[in-house]
Amino acid sequence: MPKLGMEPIRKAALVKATIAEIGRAGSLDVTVSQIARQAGMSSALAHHYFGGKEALFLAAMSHVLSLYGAEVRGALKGVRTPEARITAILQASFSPTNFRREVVGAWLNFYVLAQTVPEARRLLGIYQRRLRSNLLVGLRPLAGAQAGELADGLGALIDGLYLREVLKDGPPDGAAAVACARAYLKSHLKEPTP
Amino acid sequence: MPKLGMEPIRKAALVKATIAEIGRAGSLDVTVSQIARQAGMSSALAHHYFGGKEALFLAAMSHVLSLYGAEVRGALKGVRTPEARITAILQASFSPTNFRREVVGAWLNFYVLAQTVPEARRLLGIYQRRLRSNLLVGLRPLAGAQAGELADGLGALIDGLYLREVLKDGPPDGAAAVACARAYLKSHLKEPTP
DNA sequence: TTTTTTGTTGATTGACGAGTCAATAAACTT
DNA sequence: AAGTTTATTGACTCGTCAATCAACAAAAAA
Repeated sequence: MPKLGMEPIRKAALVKATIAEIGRAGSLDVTVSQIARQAGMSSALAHHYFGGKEALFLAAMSHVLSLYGAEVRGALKGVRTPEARITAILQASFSPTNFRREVVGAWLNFYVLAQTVPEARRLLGIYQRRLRSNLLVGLRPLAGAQAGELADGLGALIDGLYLREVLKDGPPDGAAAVACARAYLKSHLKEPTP
Repeated sequence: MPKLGMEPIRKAALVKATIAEIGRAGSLDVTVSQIARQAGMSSALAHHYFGGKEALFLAAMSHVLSLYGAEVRGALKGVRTPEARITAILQASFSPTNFRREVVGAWLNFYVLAQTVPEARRLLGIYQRRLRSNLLVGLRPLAGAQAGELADGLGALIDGLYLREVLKDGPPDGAAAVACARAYLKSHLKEPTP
């Protein structure tokens, strides 16, 4: 039975299963056994490859982050104008992918974890800086010296809109969030703050 | 020992202790015993008065919400102009009170809970609607028909700014958040969207 | 004064879960 | 063929915790 080179396959399956289980439970209150079963292996194997629950969680968070990063990168392909760049980032951020139960669960619990687990906070910092930097590339040609503050505000607005879309009753509406963020941009660009 | 009329006192102590313990742990991963000890009683008594862990959590969340509500109401006292009203709401939302560890912990876990616990989602809806309504009173004289959308955006921005202040390294800076939210307002008011 | 209501706890139950370990087995090395 | 590395699990340990209960204490009602 034991085929060699299983490690990356098992790890990937465990990460996927972890995200799925967090999404199902809506919290980090999931057992290693549940995760392992979902991934089709014994809990001992999960411990063998990850060493503990927290490492598994962090790997899962990291994965969610990298999926998001890939989505943004994809949306940025072939974009030429600064405005289109911002819009692409917004659309990627509010795409249906990110409204899936598992992804939502991962993000919300990510925030909770970031309070106390340094590695989680580090990952979150990477996400925030990357978003900021991506926005800045588009904003600088449009807003010049104000680009920095604008990017901070827009970043926060994105997080806030996501939170609200995700926790409201009824299905989330990504388009509305995009529209709101674009309105923010537009009105801030109309008049270059002196 | 048993003095009568203890129920409200004990309940209040338990709610306070619950918030403190959630803040300490940064998560809902706190035991009833920890909470009860912090409140100076046996865990059995906590069960006696609240019937279970979840009810305790919800009571704690509810309490955090009502403290915030009271703070906003207080800040609104004596405010006359629409602009001052918005500013007051922002200052109350980003006051040092709300940056205390316990309050932060309560809010972040509140979001997590709102995914799956209907009562938590209900409470969150109340908060969001109350904030929106408070903002609207100030926005309508300033923005007329656009007040609704403005309030939605501003509400999301407040949540997002809070999230970022709270999860960044270093001490949170309420003033910066207030400034950012006011900039949002100002630029949206400069030109009445057609 | 007896009874009832209210407050209170220690001890217990019953369940569950993280992490460890010894053992098994296939593949690869020498 | 013997030894080593990699994969894999069932069984076990040790701890924890929510919830229950019987029992005790004091005040209020009867």
